Amino acid sequence: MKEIPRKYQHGEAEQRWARQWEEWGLHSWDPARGREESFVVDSPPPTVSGSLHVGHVFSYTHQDLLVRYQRMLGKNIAYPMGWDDNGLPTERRVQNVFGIRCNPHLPFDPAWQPRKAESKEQTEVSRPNFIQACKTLTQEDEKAFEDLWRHLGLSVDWSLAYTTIDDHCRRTSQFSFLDLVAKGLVYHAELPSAWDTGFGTAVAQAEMVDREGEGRFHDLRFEVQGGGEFIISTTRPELLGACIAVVAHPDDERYQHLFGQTAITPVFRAPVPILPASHADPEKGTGILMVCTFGDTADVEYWRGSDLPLRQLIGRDGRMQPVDFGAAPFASLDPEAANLAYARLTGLYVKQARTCIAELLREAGALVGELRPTRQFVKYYEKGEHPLEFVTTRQWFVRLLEHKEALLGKAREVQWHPEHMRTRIEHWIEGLQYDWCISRQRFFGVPFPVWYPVLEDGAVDHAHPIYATPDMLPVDPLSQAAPGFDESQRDQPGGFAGDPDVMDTWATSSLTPQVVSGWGEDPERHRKLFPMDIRPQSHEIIRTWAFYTIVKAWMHEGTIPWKHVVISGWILDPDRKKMEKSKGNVVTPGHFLDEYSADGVRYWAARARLGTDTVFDSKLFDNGRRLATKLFNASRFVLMQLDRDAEGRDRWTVEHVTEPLDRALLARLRRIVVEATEAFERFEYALALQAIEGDFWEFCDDYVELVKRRSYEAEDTAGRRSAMATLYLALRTMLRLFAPFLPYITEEVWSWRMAGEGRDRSVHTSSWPTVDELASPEPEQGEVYACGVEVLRKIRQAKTMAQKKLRWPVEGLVVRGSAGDLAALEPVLADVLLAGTAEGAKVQCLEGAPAEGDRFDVQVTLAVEEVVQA
RNA sequence: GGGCGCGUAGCUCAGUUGGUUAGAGCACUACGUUGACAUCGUAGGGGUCAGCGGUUCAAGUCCGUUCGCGCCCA
Repeated sequence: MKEIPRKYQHGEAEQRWARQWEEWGLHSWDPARGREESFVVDSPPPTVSGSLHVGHVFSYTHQDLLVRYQRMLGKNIAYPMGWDDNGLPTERRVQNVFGIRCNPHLPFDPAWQPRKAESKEQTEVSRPNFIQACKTLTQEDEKAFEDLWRHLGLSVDWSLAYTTIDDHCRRTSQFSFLDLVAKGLVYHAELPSAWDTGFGTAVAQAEMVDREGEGRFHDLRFEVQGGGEFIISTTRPELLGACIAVVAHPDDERYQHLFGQTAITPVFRAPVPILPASHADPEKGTGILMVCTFGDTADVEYWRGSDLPLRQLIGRDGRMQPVDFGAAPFASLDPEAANLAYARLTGLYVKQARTCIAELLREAGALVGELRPTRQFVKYYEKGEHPLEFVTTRQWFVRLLEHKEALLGKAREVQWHPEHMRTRIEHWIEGLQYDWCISRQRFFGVPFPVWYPVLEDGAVDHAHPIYATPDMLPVDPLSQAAPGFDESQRDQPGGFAGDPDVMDTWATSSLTPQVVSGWGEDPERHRKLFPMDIRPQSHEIIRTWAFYTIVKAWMHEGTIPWKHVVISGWILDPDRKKMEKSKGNVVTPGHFLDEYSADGVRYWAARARLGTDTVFDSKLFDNGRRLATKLFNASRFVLMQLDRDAEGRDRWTVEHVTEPLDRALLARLRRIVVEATEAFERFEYALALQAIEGDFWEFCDDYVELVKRRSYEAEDTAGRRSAMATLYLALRTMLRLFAPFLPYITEEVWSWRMAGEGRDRSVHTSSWPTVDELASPEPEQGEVYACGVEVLRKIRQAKTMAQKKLRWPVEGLVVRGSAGDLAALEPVLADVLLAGTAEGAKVQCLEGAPAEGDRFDVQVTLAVEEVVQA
């Protein structure tokens, strides 16, 4: 029999158990078992190049709580972990750490090795070398995350781990793309797309954010052909050359007479139609505005629904590109003057061009009055520094707009916890304005499995893409030849060219369930893992991760990807701001685990209700650590008493629970089991914890104190056996209730005396407590527990008020209460007197009415003359 | 501007379909080392449940409205 240690050293114990669980394979998913016995988690792959902070610990603990509960129900758990390596964050970090920049035109250098940069200078490396550096760095980052997850006690099956850039994920993502091509759900086209000029890539609607900034209204004088003029207020005068129309609200009386006429733009002298448009706000500026290609999303929308020409001024690098006025589509009544003016703008960045055009307008006498400052919201790429421009480029799109209704239906089929989070996705889907742009002009990502023929004149024939076949996947069209060609024909007339772009991160991340389930590769495994049970995630990525995953599951198989989405809140700093690297307010978690124990940190995370943000407070870690210590000590007491019982554990069963007080405790335990179970079934782990914890402290303060003396008895009486059995059952129940929250301390205690064969080897595979195993008749005397506790507390109170220690003997006790309460007190009175060191006291029980809210008035006469009324 | 959520003790938060005297932890105060526990225990003080109005026998809870905060979308 293991010796019960005197002190709990969490550092040593947590390391030991983490190793032991790994050795036992406790968290392994068993592919042989059926779908109905499984519980499958679609866990979020963290961006490994991001900074690890306590917010991660917070949300990942939440999923583990649910997983551990389900495991104790006997479910076959599939709990994978992925690492998100894709995309810009990684590229940016690699550039900084190694001081390199990707130049796709350089050849691969096999001798090159990534080395940590010492200066800020960047050297250029080839695309394969750049990707090599990305892999080196992400592996390091993944290690840091995995070490933390293991210490935190996440019960992940590490054999199911994946990285979003590995062969399997690339294959799955490309397979998904080809499936969408086959179903006609994806297209590529030259369309105006939101473009980040800093990064030189397209971005999707979900990645755009509004930022408030300073703008300045410029009042521009436009002529009307055949006489007349009007003023347009704009904050983007540099787009004047891209003006294709002038619009006002159809009901705006001021401009009725102009509709159908032609306006002449200042400086460039371009004739443009004056048209009614409902998006023009009569309240804003002068109520009449320019439509340019493209100033904002309204322009894009209006242009799409019209036959107006496309006049692209801003290039991919954010500079004004050369154009020729007088030649289509850049009409002008005075091409010479227009070109002369535009020559001063060519090559300037947008902001410089704005200043320059103001001068040109001023010179032309078309700028009215002074510039007027204004606050305005401008769209940015969430990771970008420059305002987004709409640039016409060739991109791949997934069709969303024509499927809004179907997607809404699927979003509603999923159950959201908390429920109100569902409205977030409903609003997002209803408000969609664009199809999903899935191509990015980056290097480290999943390539499109596509090539294009190169015509005899050297032009790339985008109209006839050559798609990879599924057996080729994963494929890199930039290093592998298109089917039917060989490498020597790359970029040659009559040959082929690979698609140079990579997929958006979400194109891969939207497939995490399919990546884990082996979709398209292993149908049987897929059936056992898909759709999954839960998707735990935080609320800010509902419109991205949750949404795109729902899109893919519907498009590929017409189903939902999971039954439940369980939302975690954020960690806020003391100013109630979200903890984020860019805000510089992140707190790293590692030392908290060492200082307060993983159990302590998990306790902190577990206290937060679903979807609710939590202010960071390291004091709460200490609450968890103290709870673990208390559990350790209480267990020590119970097990030390049990060790004195020579007969052993076959006597510690419900049949031996005969005392009314003990039966009342079992009744309490049954209630708590029901409450905790119901909470867990609703994914409300925080409410379960609250109920369990509250009951546990009362168990220690009251019940243990009440039966202590009875359990000390030297003789083997029925009363002692009843106490022993109850203590054993209570501890066995408490340990299992706490196990999802405090996996280490509960396993430690379990291992002393409770561990057995099979599932009982570990508390984490033992069965979740049920009311059946605690079945015992309720005491017929009534509220014996509450009555006993109240008198005991009043005895303690009397001693405290008299400033005596708790062992101070009591000489006399007068208890006044109703006949019913006195009857309920009677069977526990002996325990109460022992616990109150009042065994020799003269006791009087009187019928009468106690103070309101109380069951009893208790008059305590302490030894030596003191009488205290409580 | 539209939507969602929040406002309860000095701090962080619970509070079920309306139902005893609104709870917990931290912090604070006093006492106490008893054979699980001083990394502790026992007890105590502390609240106009954001404001106003309504429904009801009864409102922290339901309805309306105002104020403040956060998030999402324009």
